[in-house]
Amino acid sequence: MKELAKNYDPQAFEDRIYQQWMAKRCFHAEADPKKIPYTIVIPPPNVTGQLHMGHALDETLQDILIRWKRMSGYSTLWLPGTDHAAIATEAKIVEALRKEGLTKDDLGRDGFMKRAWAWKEQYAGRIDQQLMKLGSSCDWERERFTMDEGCSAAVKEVFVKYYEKGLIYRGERIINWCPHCLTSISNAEVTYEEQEGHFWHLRYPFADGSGHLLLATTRPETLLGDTAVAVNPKDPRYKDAVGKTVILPLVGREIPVVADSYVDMDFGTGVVKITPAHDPNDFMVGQRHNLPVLNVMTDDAKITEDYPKYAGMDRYEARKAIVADLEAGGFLLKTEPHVHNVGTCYRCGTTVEPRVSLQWFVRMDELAKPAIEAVRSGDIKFVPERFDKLYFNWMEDIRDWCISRQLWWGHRIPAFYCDDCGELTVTAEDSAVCPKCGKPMRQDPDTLDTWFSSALWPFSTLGWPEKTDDLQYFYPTDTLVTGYDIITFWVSRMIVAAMEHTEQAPFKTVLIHGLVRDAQGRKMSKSLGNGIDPLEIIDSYGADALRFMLATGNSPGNDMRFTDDKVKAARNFANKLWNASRFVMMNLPDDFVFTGLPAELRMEDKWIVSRFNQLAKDVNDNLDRFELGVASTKLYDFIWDVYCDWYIELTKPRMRAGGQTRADAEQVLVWVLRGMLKLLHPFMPFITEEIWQVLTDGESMIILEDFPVWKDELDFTQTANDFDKVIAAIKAVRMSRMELNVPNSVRAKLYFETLEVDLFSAASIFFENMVGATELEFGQNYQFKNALTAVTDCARIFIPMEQLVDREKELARLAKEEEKARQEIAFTEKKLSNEGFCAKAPAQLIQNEREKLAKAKEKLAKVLESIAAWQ
RNA sequence: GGGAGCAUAGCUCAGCUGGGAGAGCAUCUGCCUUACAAGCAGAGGGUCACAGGUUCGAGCCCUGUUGUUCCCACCA
Repeated sequence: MKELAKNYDPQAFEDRIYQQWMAKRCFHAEADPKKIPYTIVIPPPNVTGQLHMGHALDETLQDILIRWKRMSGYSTLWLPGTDHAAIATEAKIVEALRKEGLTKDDLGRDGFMKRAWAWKEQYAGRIDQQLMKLGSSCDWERERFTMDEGCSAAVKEVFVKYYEKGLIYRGERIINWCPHCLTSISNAEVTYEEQEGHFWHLRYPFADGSGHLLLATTRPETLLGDTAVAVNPKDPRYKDAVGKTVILPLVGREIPVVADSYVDMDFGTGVVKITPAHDPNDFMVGQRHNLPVLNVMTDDAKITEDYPKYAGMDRYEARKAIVADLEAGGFLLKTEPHVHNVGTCYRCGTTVEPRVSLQWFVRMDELAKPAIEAVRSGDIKFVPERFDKLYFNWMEDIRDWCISRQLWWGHRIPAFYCDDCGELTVTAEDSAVCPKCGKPMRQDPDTLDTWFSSALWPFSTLGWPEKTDDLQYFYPTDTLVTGYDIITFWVSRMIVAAMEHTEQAPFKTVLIHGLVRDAQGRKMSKSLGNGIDPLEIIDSYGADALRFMLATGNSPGNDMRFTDDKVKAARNFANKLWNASRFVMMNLPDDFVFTGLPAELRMEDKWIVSRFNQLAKDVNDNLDRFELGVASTKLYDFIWDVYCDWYIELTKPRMRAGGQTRADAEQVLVWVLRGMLKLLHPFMPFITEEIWQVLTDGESMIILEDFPVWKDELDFTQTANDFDKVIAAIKAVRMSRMELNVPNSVRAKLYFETLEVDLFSAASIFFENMVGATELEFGQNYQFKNALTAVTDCARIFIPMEQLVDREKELARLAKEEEKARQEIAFTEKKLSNEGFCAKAPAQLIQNEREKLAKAKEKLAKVLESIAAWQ
């Protein structure tokens, strides 16, 4: 048999193991009619940058589920993500071009796209490498899609369908415009942050000279585009003003005073200037009153040529200039500081400029209804459940979705205009000819919001709208793993699209995880520079350690902090498993053949087998409920405490003894080890694969093994519980010796007072090897002076070692034990004497309490006897 | 303004449908016991934020309070 290397070194085998999986096409998904499909959808790694911790978490969680399902006999497939960072991608490409002294226009649209693809390719390789290092079981070869032809067809199909049903419209709306990215962005892409600003109190004189209106604004530069002043129709102060006109300061334009209920009478002076082109609320007021819309800014937020005095100034310069002019003209009454929320672009942080422009929208209210119903009816479940509230909040208050982006990198909108006759055609055909006049048409220059195509992911990647075999077999998918920050962006839109185009929910479960934060609890971000590269962690601790850390010690939906210590703990665990496996293997004879559990199991064998059986059941149950963290903790505890600290130690005397008992121990050691490796494989794929292959002499791969499940014939609960008494006794003896500082080298005879003579005599070998017993004797009413006493609830054990025992210490220790026992009795008696408890608690519980009380009383009696013996 | 989460050992967090509070790290005490010092055997350490309520019984359920984080909306 081969041997494991002396030291656990993940670098030594992780790459090799991954190559083996790839070579054997272990990740290859097949539509197999004999199997149940299990499909998982995960959010995309951002192809433009590097994999960050959030992606690592996505990958790890989904990969655990996939490996578990695959080993459990499912045909599994995952649908990897698209490049969802279209705006950022374009910005980076433009930046790269700028360094070469080029602009988008120099390359032209085709040249730009070509360039972008080349640029992306170089990063795609890196992402592959990163995912590979993580052990991701994605079948990249089969699943690599980003913006290829197949998905483009789906996008066009959907756009045209929506359009024909009247669900897509083109219209002038106020949208969020990012002057830096030079594109519109959707509501969801705007983040609000508090900024300190000012309130400028202005005076707008009436045109007829009968005084003036006072109002306040935070954005004086938009005054250029004012087309009205509004008051509340119920406001008595301004009853007479409505219908009059005021003169717009600096501009001199005469604008009307209108009455609109939008105005809050109690806020400020109750007068609002209306700038339909630069404020969403003003825009709505403007529509109600048929006010003209005057755009005063260019794409990059500079004042237009229409206002020569300020033309070319950016919005902040213009603000200064206009305030100065207002003051000079006597229109400025006062300035006061004011903190207000300002919308910023979530990609670049630039303050967005509300702006009127012609954009494409999806009408969401009707589309949202089936999507809401899909979650309400339980067809789709969020884990944890509470996130359905976030979903409902968003969906029930849904607004029309602005889907056009002024970018080149993306799916082009399949709308064509005829310059000749003005006809608009929406069609999936590429070179459309005007249906009216037969002239060639010009395609809309805009592209689609990246989430528009991402929304189709669960089925477009399977070949939809073609009725492919894959679609038939793998759709609808089972599980989506993603962070809660992406529910509104992506999850909701996937559900909407699926309900509309496939008439069924795209997945059954949405497993929501939290964000990975840094050690101080801050969000990892580029600007803070506190992001941690998963690859660096993998290089120092191994992918298994990182994966295990990400899966352990947190629960669905909750944020987690990333600390080195946690990874170290996971690495130590891997090391422990490595060494335990090494120990088992180095003790196996050269001609060892694994034959399975021996026919005759000793009690400690039954104990470990039974405990393992329970573990297999628990892990499956937990994974079924998406409690990955709980499952991994149980594996950790079993492997470390039960297998390594107890069972291996228990087998050492048998290994020394040789013969049949040794041969049996070898089989059980290996049987449990194999089972543990399989259970752990989804969490720590590399180390389990490496150990497995050495253990089986490279004859099989663990990734192809069956996942352990509960088996009735392995259930020895009774024997296992009995053996726990032995463990308790060993611990009690250890504790006594420990507290009195008896050196390990001092050995002594143990005298047992117990009803479980058979049990303990069968276990004598363990007392001899683990707590320095020379031999065991059983009897009643021992009268030792100066002996250590270890007491459990079913045995009193004397350890006579007069010369070593400190009477005071031992008495103090016994007093502590007495106190404990008395507390236990008091507590239990109180409970049992409670009439309500006895009347209403479940019978089993009452029975348990009675047994507990009896045991505690027994123990107290034994402790008291021991104390008496010292008097 | 609307909604949600969190508050448990010194630190980071588990604790499933209510039945005597757990882990890792840190601290302290012994151990190189031939797989592992990245280890072994032990110990100490908690009014489960606060105040009420429901219940025989509450870390868990209900109400309120405080602190904190986040999401959504946004008043010029």
